[in-house]
Amino acid sequence: MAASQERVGGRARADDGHERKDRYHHGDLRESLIEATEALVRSKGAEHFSLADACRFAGVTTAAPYKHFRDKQEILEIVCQRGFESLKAATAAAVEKAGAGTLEAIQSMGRAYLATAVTQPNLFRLMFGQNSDLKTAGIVDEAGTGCLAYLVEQVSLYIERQGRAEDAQLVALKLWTFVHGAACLLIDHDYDKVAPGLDVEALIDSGSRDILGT
Amino acid sequence: MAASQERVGGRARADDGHERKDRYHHGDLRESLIEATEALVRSKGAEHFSLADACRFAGVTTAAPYKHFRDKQEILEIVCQRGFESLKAATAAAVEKAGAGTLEAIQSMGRAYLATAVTQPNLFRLMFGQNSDLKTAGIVDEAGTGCLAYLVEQVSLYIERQGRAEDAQLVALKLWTFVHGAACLLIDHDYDKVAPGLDVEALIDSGSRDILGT
DNA sequence: TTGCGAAGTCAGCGCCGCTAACTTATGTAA
DNA sequence: TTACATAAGTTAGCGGCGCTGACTTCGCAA
Repeated sequence: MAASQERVGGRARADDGHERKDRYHHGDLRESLIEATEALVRSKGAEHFSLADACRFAGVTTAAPYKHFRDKQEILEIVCQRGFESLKAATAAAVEKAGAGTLEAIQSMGRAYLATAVTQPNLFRLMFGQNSDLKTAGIVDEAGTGCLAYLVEQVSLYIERQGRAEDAQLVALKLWTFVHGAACLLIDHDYDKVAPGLDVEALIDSGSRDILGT
Repeated sequence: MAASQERVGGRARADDGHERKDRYHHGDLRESLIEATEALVRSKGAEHFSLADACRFAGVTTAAPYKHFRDKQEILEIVCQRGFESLKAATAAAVEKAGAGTLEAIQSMGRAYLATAVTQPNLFRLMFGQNSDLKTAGIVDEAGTGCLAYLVEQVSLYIERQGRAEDAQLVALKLWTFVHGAACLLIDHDYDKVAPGLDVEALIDSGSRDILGT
């Protein structure tokens, strides 16, 4: 075994992050491929992702993935699922910190939503839209529903506490719609076409106030 | 020449819409391929579109497109460009009918925007997001900018005529953001996860009123 | 120790994007 | 009218990809 290489979690891994091929069995190829897929999707976008690339990254032949996954689609589904879980975790953390039902919690959630879109636009595109086959998959639908329902619930909670006459869920959906639209137009650079240098944060704050009626 | 076939625009065309291969030269392969691409993208989505399919549809070999287009990407760019031009034409028609600067014009534009998304979701996804390479192309950027700038201008026009203190462009951008978000969440079936059976029209009307302050 | 099953490899199929070299048809100029 | 230049097709083929079936290696449990 070369000195430039270490064992991590039972598998051989070289310093550059690529897997080494000195043992016949990999150790945890399934997880390695998922991680490689996520990394490649984030950096190149799902439309430029090839399973063969992930295999090269993991140091196995292109036939190996099929011992762990049905097809290419299944790996993308798992990455998508984790994206929703991660988004839910991020928003839940924001809510916990600010206190459920507070305005600060709602604003933090919005920022977390936008941050996900901005820092990982390719993952965000995978989760929302793009490939409609993905969203019909069971695990993706479940994780997505869990995540989005949480968002809407939390916003509804705040609005109910304000004791407004309006339907709380409707307001929550409008807020989500607005923030989502801003996230899409921002990462797709559509604002640049019409209003270069636009302060999107300010736009969102203003729109949110309109919808919340504050 | 078989009786079941007619010549349209100088090219041989069979009754089923597929091109016939009885003459060496096609007539207008360039246009045929663009139309085939648009039809296939609309029906199957850009991620399932193959140039080879378009070739089969047009009745030529897979090498033929390269006499007319740089690569597969260029055809998609043209389809995308036409999508923006079509959207602009639809909104312009709506404005013309209702009268520029009126509330009715703004509402019609919103409906036209949404109708494009709902009736041609795959084309809408091609135009907004998905493949970031497309939008950097010159012709797409130009058509997109022209279309979106028109939208924002028209909304701004209405708001200015209302004589409101608020920045007209900001309000226009908020309105666009909201309608765009609704269009995305609707065609990607994300509303279904959280609020099945939601009346999206009502949601948009309500949100628009919030933003316009009416 | 052995043998079975999980997890790899290898070889290969069909589809795709794209190219080089060749062929056919068409419009133009002598 | 004919000769030719060239636009617009075809054929053959390369490399990459997703995926499969048959084979091999290895770890674990009896």
